Amino acid sequence: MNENLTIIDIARMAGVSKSTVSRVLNNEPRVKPETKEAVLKVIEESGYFPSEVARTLVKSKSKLVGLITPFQCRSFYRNELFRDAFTGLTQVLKTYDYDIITSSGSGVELDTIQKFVRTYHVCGVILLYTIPDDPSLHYLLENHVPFSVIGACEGFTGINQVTYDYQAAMVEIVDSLLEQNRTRIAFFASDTGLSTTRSYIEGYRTGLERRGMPVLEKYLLDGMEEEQAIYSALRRYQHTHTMPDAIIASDDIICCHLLRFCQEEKIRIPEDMALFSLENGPVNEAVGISCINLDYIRMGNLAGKMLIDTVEHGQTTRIQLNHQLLHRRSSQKSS
Amino acid sequence: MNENLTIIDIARMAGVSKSTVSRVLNNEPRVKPETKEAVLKVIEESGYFPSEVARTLVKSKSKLVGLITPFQCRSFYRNELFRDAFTGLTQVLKTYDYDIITSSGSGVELDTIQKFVRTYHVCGVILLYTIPDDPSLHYLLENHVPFSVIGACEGFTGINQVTYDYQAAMVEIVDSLLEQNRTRIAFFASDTGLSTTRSYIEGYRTGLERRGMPVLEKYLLDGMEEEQAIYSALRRYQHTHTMPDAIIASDDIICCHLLRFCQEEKIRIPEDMALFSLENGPVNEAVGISCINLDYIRMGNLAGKMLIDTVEHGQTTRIQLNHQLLHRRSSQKSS
DNA sequence: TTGAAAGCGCTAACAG
DNA sequence: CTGTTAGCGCTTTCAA
Repeated sequence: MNENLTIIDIARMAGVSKSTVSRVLNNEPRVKPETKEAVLKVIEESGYFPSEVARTLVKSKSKLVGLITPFQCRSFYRNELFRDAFTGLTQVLKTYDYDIITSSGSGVELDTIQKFVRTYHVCGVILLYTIPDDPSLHYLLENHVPFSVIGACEGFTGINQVTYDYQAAMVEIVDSLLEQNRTRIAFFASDTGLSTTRSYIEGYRTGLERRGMPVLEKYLLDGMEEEQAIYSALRRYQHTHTMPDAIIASDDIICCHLLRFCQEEKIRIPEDMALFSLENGPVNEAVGISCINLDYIRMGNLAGKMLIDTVEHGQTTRIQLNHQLLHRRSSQKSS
Repeated sequence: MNENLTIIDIARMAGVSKSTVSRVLNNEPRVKPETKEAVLKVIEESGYFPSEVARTLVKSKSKLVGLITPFQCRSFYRNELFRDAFTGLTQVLKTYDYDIITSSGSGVELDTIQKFVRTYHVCGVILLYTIPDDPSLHYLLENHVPFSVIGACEGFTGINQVTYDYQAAMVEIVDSLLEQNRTRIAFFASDTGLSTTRSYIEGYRTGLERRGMPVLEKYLLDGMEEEQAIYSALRRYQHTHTMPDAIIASDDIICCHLLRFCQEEKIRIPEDMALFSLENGPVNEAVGISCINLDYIRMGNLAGKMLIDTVEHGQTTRIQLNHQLLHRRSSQKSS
């Protein structure tokens, strides 16, 4: 009920010292059961909430997990990874009584991380993406800040990571497309700087080269999170009569645009064009788009659990989940 | 560079007292320019970060905005509102140097809010949904905690709110459907307890009754965020030969399921069935689903700005944005 | 098993 | 314009 109760108020009301109250709050063993009960009763009845802020100040470690999200990049928030990983993370953190802080950053991830660590004393950090040899990771490692990476992570080992074998998955996709005698397979990627995307690209190359197919620049495109980029690429193909007969898209939104373009231009799916999404959003099933069944919610769950394990027990884990291709209408055999 | 610098270290390095450092940190006017510059230089060079935690403790007010998200409700995180409002909020908070804390709650929103307020001393709260006479709002009001509501909010006035006229929008949708001589118009709602949904329902009723059409229970369904609920409703219609000739869906995911069902069952859109989504996600445009053009990013922006205005200047604002119907293929005239 | 006292890093009077 | 001092609410030695 009451407003700004402090540990001292509780101590007074229970007739003990604030140290004792602190002890029961922290569930320390060296408290007489009866005392503990009495204190607990007072806490219960008074509606007292201990200040996480004060606790953080003295321990210089909070129960906040920093979630790094990019600066000024709408497309990121629109993809499945963000919301599903967020959901998974939220679920598991709730269980362990941690909370999430997301910062609105200043353009550079490292700044955000430093802010998390130095000004908010986060107990750990979750990274939804990394770049090769990521400076953020070096910072976290040097400063012994626990963290978990979701997705590929070039250049680091012995860290918390939950990932898929993106490269292998991509090879399988390319293979399945080649088996249908598709010869102009494009990859509309959305951020080729990220390690995860690089893995996909590696798989794309490998898949093609293994079958003796050339890797053409015009079919391996970056920056396709921009609507404009998609349509201008498509127009270019039209003008040069080099329209792909299969497109692999980094995310579902790109797929939606492709779908729309094909409808307008009377390009039949899958006869004239196969579509494959690297995300598994709700659209795909409804509209029959083939994709990989990456479980981002699970990744969020696991990444959160790993982080807590590091924070509380110093453990480090790496998990590689198994992927699976979901072949749907959009990538059926055309001829 | 260095690790755990405090204000005292900076004071020593700059040859002043920590109060002075504090003053330049808080940009107080009463500091000699040269002193200020010297201190700033030391801060810059040392890589010092002031502790937001300590500051919060003494001011009992942080620069954290609490974002309430529901407990164990995946569908929520999957809808457009969450990610777009989050994006918009993030954008504006960045500008004013605030951050977001999201809590993983304990099942009841009020608990989460109390935790925000009492243990983290958030400077304000953003609500993405409310129920009529919401206890959370009463708590916030009573405790003078600044907050902004996104969406409808029954039972409260004089609060920060950014909303649309959901009821009017729904009337327009129903009208446009009736004009096409659709006579079995269903509304697949996703959470009829929320004020926003209630506004829509109000509009649904009004729209039908105005034209002398009955409001049938079987066509006004709740809980449709569950995939199962959607399909069982649809099956029921089939068995009783009462399949609607128009369905208005609370969100895009419901729409996707409807789309899928119609494809499988050879129900033609829009000939046999019109579809209208109450969200404006990326799918709609691609697949040609009619919808309202609600701008959730803008709502997030505005709600954040309002909150900051309240926190910093005690202002209160209510904004009702203008909606617009986006008529696409899924709701074209059938006959 | 408990209490007293000393901080954690910062802000905010109050003097000077 | 600047320094001194007293806390903010909590944890954590150290004694008792």
